[in-house]
Amino acid sequence: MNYTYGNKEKLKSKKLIDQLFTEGKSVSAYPLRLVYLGTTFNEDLIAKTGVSVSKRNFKTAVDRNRIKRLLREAYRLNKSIFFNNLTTQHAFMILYIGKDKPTLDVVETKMKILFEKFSSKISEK
RNA sequence: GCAGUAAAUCGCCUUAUCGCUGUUUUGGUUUAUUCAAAAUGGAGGAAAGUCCGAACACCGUAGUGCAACAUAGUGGCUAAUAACCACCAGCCGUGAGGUUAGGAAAAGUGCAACAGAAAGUAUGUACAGGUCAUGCUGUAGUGAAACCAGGUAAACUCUAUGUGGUGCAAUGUCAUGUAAACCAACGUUUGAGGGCGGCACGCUCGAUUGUUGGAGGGUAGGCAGCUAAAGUGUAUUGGUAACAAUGCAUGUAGAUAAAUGAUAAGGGCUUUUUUAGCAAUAAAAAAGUACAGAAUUCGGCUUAUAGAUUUACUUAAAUA
Repeated sequence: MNYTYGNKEKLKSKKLIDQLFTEGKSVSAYPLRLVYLGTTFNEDLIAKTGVSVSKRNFKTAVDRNRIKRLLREAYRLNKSIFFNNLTTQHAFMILYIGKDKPTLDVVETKMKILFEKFSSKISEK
């Protein structure tokens, strides 16, 4: 299975991010929130994903970096499960909206719940 | 020894699994590019605050005066500074040392607790003297000071010196687009209007123009800038020192919604408790292991910081 999370899979385009936040929909499983948008891009990928932590809740850069790394790690290890049924291209942004520093265990379980919610919402349509 | 002063240094380590990113090489596909493999590099003493000073870049006629701001003992050092070093002076400490907002009070203005009638365009009381008359004069009393001066410039002020502005989201370039494009209105050669972002003088552009509005396009994509740095380490020489010169060695992050990690196991270190022991110490358990993340680059300053180490020095009182 593929556990990589390379440069191409990261959401980097400022335009796309702006579009994501203005037009995208969201689901949440506290302390996580997922903003998603069906879109298309040139590369042969299912998803482009970014992570973000509010500066308001975590003042020092060290804490924010730590949480973002945990989010990326959880995404990297579990993404193959998430996208089994997904066929169209999507852009994702995972936000951490909690106020306490998490552990990897918590982040992983919450992220699984989060993507289950997401896929059920997608399949409703 | 305890206690204290100053300076300097370090600021977790190892292994395994799975990952991120720069560079180089090889291979495949190729205009570019992209993919795979291998090798190798990948956060700090403060990377932080952005408080000073520079490099570098652009704007600019950056010239004079005013304003504004900054600095303020003497000498030195430096690319430069308000930093740094040495010395003098004041103050604090028993001392090692620390600290200073250390130019000017007869240019002017302001300010001053308590006491006191009054601290200044003042004059009460008592006594004495004097006058045509009057706080006109003296003494007593309050106070550091009673009209004569003095203090205060982390009060205005004055003096001397210095300062053009904006900051790598600078700036250049490639791609896209293409445009000094188009439409309308207004203005003007005894010159409309604009630029020099504090003000004035002054300078300067000015019909292939200026302003306003419309419509339309663009709006942080790539590359360069970007990391060889007034670099780092070390030795010698000169200097009280900051620092300088010379020799030798070394080549050390470049991300951009922003890499430098995640998890597990083990080991250090510190503290506490328990057990054994006269003690040094040993064993076990638990807890802790800080502050904090490069963003153009340097030199300082300031602030945060668990814990550890080294060197030099001090000792009034109290204990041994």
